[in-house]
Amino acid sequence: MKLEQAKQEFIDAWGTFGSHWGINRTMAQIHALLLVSDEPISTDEVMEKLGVSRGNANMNLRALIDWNLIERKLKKGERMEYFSAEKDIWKVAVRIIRERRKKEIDPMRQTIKSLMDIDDKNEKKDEYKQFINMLKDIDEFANAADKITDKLVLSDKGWFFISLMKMMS
Amino acid sequence: MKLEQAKQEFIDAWGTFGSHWGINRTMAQIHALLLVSDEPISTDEVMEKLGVSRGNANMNLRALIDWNLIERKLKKGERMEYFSAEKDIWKVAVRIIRERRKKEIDPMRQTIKSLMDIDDKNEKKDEYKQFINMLKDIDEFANAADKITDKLVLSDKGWFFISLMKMMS
DNA sequence: ACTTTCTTTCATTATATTTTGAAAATTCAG
DNA sequence: CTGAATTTTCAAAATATAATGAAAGAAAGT
Repeated sequence: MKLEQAKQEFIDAWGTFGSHWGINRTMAQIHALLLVSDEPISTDEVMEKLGVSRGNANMNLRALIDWNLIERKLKKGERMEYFSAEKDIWKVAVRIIRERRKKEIDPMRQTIKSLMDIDDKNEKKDEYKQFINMLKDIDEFANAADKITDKLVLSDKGWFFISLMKMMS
Repeated sequence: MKLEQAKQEFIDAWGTFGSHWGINRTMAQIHALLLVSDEPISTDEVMEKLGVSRGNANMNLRALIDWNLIERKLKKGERMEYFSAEKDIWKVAVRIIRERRKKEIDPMRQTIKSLMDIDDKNEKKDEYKQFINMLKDIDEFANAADKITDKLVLSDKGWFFISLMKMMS
């Protein structure tokens, strides 16, 4: 396989994975394109290389900036905006995990918490206990997931792998 | 809040979370309904309580069985099938994580691996090296994720939490 | 202030996913 | 084997999500 071909396949594959991660196909493809590009890239180049519309390119570039996965780069003497991706995969992963936690774990914990406020003296004890215990277990698990991602988000790569080793031993 | 109301909200909330986890709304709602039900439930009851069609109920019950989150229960003397959910939240989480790994991590690792087979002597060394290094980093991270979920899947709850504490210390 | 260049917005269109429901298949009893 | 009960399938309809592109908005030079 040739390098350029491999890069193209990487872009396609990253797009497909993205959709399994709550990231839409185009957003993930733009991200991949920037990951494999040495030089910063303009909106027009994104449109051309991926065959998407200006609106689509713009919206997803903006979303990638919100996720802190890419940043604007200005070239002196030019008005057009260019974009480049964070290349450190550890940082990339951490940032994706952080965004996913926002969407997946945080709202769940909040809802579970509010549901535990049951004030119903007439209910049968067993049914009540069982339900509350389930909510507690869910919260306990979510809490553990939170702690792990916190550790991940706050630590640097080397540190995390050491911790992982410790855990595995 | 009354218990029944809380259960209903739990079902709705679980449905919403599900969609952030690659589980469709109805599948997650059926799962939640079974989680909060003491007695096994039939397809007809699912249809009635959630207001969904027979086809939908059937397909998602089947999917939940595939995920090993619910199981068929036969009542003696009856032909109709009933279903009940695994109630241990630890097991539930482990099974969901296992399925998600199948969809999210495994295919990625396979693709990344195949892309590393670049055979192109004419390419500039730097560009080539940079791309291969990125693929390696992705694979390294995916490998760590794999190891963690393996540990999770194979361990029991108490064990995992002890390991977690060790890691956090 | 005018013009050009580039960016952003958003109503419309297109695509992808989920749901429906009736028909087909299966299962079991007599 | 026949018929009733139940489950499964799947083409068509409904819904949800993403993409388009033209128009509006901003920014910068003249």
